[in-house]
Amino acid sequence: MSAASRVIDLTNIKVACRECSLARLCLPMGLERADMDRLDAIMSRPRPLRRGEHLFRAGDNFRSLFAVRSGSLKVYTPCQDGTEQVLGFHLPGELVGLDAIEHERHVCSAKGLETTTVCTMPYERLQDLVGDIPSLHHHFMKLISKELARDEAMLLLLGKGNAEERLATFLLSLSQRFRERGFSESEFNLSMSRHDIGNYLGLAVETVSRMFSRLQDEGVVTVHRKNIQLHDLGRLRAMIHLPEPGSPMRCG
Amino acid sequence: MSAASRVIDLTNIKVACRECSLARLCLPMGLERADMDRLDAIMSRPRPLRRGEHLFRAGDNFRSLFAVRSGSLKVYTPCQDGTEQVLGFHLPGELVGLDAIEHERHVCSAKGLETTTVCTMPYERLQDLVGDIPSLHHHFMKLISKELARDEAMLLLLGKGNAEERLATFLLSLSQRFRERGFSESEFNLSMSRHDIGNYLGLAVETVSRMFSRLQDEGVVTVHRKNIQLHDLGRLRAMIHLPEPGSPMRCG
DNA sequence: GGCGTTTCTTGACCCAGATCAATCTGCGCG
DNA sequence: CGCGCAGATTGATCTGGGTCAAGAAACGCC
Repeated sequence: MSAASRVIDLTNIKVACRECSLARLCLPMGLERADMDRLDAIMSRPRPLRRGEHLFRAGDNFRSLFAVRSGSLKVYTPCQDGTEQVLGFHLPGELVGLDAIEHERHVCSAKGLETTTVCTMPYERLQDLVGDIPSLHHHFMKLISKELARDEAMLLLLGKGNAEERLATFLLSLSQRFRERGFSESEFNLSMSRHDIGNYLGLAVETVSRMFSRLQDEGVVTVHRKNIQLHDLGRLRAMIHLPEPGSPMRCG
Repeated sequence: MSAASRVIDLTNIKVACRECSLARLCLPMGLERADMDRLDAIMSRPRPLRRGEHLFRAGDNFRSLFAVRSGSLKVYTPCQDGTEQVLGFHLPGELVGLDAIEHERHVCSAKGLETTTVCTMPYERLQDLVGDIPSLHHHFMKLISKELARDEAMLLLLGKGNAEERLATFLLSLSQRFRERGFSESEFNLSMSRHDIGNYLGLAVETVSRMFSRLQDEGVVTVHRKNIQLHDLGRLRAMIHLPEPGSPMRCG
């Protein structure tokens, strides 16, 4: 019950940015009160997405960026043969849709992994605001840059990491992101299926399962279905032989 | 001799953006003459990088973004054990350094694969300009978004593609980028080593070599060291079973 | 609360591509 | 012009993780 339900509790926060517990991670980070209200004014907060419901699909016109407010999203590229490639999972406070700016059309799809709420920011109006508020501009650039660095760390992981390193890195990334959001770094619930995890990490479902079992046999984690307990973050980190303990997925 | 030397010829272009043959691909794309001159005014154009020389290294302070003017760059993450993970190759007109904005520090290294010239744009001053010139802002966002989409396409390739698909996609990406720059799409020189290609594509050098040989046996390409001739782009495209013929690396 | 469906786990086997090893090629340089 | 060497190719062998197949555990959902 832990993480998933605790995350869902965030649905009950006041909607305004300045009341939002995520403001320090999200786009309004570091804004003056007045500027935060201006940002707030262009945002809309549509009804929650149900599990499996799409926020947008590849090919949709691009109108808005989204920030996850509660719950979690899966972003993926649908392939013609009905399969998909999972590109990432997004937790509260994270921005989604940046890759659509180029073609003014979404190049991937995003769906809720559980009941999920988002803040919708019309891109045109956001751009006006960004042009007007230097600190917003600066912070917006940082968030995009972070996204780039995250993808690059992922390229490193897929290019060099073996199955164990991939799963360990994945768990540590979630752990850190939950911690940043005020949740336990050592126990949480996975909102995504084993299939999604494997897809994301370039592994077969069976391999994900086997790696979970192995980590459990070694006493590093306890896994029961969606529930994960990390007993030894240090040992988990030691499994990874890739650079940079720094950013989210930046290994180490 | 073809692509490499022809690319180097670009060194002789007039330095100002408005005289630059790459302007239509690069940051000044679509700017009014006057705005282009303003952008021009903040740029500096340092002496050419020699082959193997670094533009920046992971850990360096972030001051400027760079646009490749001629030649080519390899961007990579250095690993503690002396190995590296190649994250991309950059051709003239492409922006480098965007992933450093977040931490105000470069997270990867960039070195010249051949004699290479760049335009240097101090980030602070660029930000001022971007805030002032909406069309520059818009275009800058598009370039960043494109970079994100490129990384995502790469995640797809590494997550789902086999060795043949990876190499075919790589060749087609280069082909398209050379074409966009006014060079032959069917014959060019690779400025990077087999080792770099393998590293980038998550393959062993030997596998890259074998795939080149196989493609050659099948009559799809002729490979002689750095020189590549693509005899049948259609057949090369048909080898790829991943989504989206759209953007650079977006397969298909 | 039983039943069908989906998700996960585990075992057995196999293969694409890694690794190891040997040779070849072309280039830089004295 | 020949020597040395890094990079590239090719062959032989090995293996991590994919694939296939069979249960087991949860989760709706009547």
